[in-house]
Amino acid sequence: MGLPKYMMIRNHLMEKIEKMDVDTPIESERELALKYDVSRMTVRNAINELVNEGYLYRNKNKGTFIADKKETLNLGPASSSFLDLYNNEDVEYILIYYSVKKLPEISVRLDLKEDDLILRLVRLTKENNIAKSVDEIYYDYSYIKDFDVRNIYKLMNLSEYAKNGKLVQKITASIIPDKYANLLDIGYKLPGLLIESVIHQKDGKPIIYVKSYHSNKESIELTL
Amino acid sequence: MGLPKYMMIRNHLMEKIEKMDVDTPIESERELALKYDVSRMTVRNAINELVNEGYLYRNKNKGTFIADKKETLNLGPASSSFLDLYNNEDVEYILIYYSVKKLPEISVRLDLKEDDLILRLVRLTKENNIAKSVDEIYYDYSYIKDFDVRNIYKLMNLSEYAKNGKLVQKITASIIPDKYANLLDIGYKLPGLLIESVIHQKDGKPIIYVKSYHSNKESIELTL
DNA sequence: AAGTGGTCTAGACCACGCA
DNA sequence: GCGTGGTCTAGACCACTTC
Repeated sequence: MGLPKYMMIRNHLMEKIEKMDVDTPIESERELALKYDVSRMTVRNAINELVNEGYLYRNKNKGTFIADKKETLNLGPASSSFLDLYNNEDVEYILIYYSVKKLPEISVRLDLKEDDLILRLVRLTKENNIAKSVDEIYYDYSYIKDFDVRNIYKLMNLSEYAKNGKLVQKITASIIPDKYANLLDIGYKLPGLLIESVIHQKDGKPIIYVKSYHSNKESIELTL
Repeated sequence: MGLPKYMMIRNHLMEKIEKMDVDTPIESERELALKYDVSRMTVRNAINELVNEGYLYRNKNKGTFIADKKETLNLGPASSSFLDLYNNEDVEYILIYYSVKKLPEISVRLDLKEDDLILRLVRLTKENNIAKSVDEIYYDYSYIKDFDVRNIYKLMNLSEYAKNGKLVQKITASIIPDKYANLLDIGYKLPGLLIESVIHQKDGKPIIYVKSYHSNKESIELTL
């Protein structure tokens, strides 16, 4: 079975609005309902999603307009962390690089000795085929003794570890490193969010350290 | 004119669910529709708001349940410091500028008409005599009819408003505007965090919009 | 089989903005 | 006076879970 109607409309709208300028109006709800041959409520459902995600904003009695922030990550209750917080099915992780070696500057974060081995993964995270972040993931190598190159894709999925332990995250602004700018499809020397995360076991031992560079098309939203 | 029906239902639900335990189900949408004598779609509207705000979560074919809000409330002190939510004695606010005028680009945020008056305060926030952030604070002027210049310092304290309502924050990276660089005692063109906040009344009406530029000596820490 | 949330319809009236 | 989004109705069918 295919997507529900409102999702298809949502996606059609998304393609359009990406090409449009900020503050220009989209077609009215009634026009869209006619165009797609659905009821107005279905159009509203589609638009509601885009409004909640920050792509559009409504202006009563006037219309619906392109928002100035193209990307908004909604840190709702469902997503317990900034890691893997994309609700969408269309999230894709692309392995850029990996190695196993000593990384003294990282071992501090993982409460290891300088001589301990660390597995380093660098992945590109895409959602709906749009580059969202580059994530450097550092594992305590002894924690994954049975490591196997063929299983490396399993290691890119952090949500299970985060679910079963404690997560501490630090958010700072940072100029995106040049080496990642191309991957993120942005220019050089632009600001972005650097989210550093440490995933601990329940006993408190840190296992994974993540440095995640988010392009500034993104933002994080909290509701308190 | 009173609140719309779905808002009243939303508020009724809110009162109830605050007393309920996490993961317990609320009444079904059909039951609530009967109870409040409205259509099911109206109930869904009310529930949708609470789901989007993180108070409830839906479970298909099962029901709607109380969410665990603690995760998103469990923010570190740094993130809330600019909202005066924590009691550091050594926080100091310095008024840089204020005006009352029409600000069309802000009125959208406060759900006001373009012609409505807005009070704009710009303050420098220091902690332990170190500049932390420059905050642009926008008030719906009609909300503070009894405004008096002599009371302007009271308006710089946002904690009471935030405590009594809902707070939505959006975090992005931004180059700190040159006009604020000197105040923050940093160089030009450096990245920092831009935290946009909207403080709502309990009924959902937005009252205050804040743009807060944090020098990158700051960071936000979360424990989940 | 009964109940749930997810989606959808084809209308309706309202308050407001604008020309 | 017309178009807009905001709200609302009274149904409907679906896929799924639970009993």
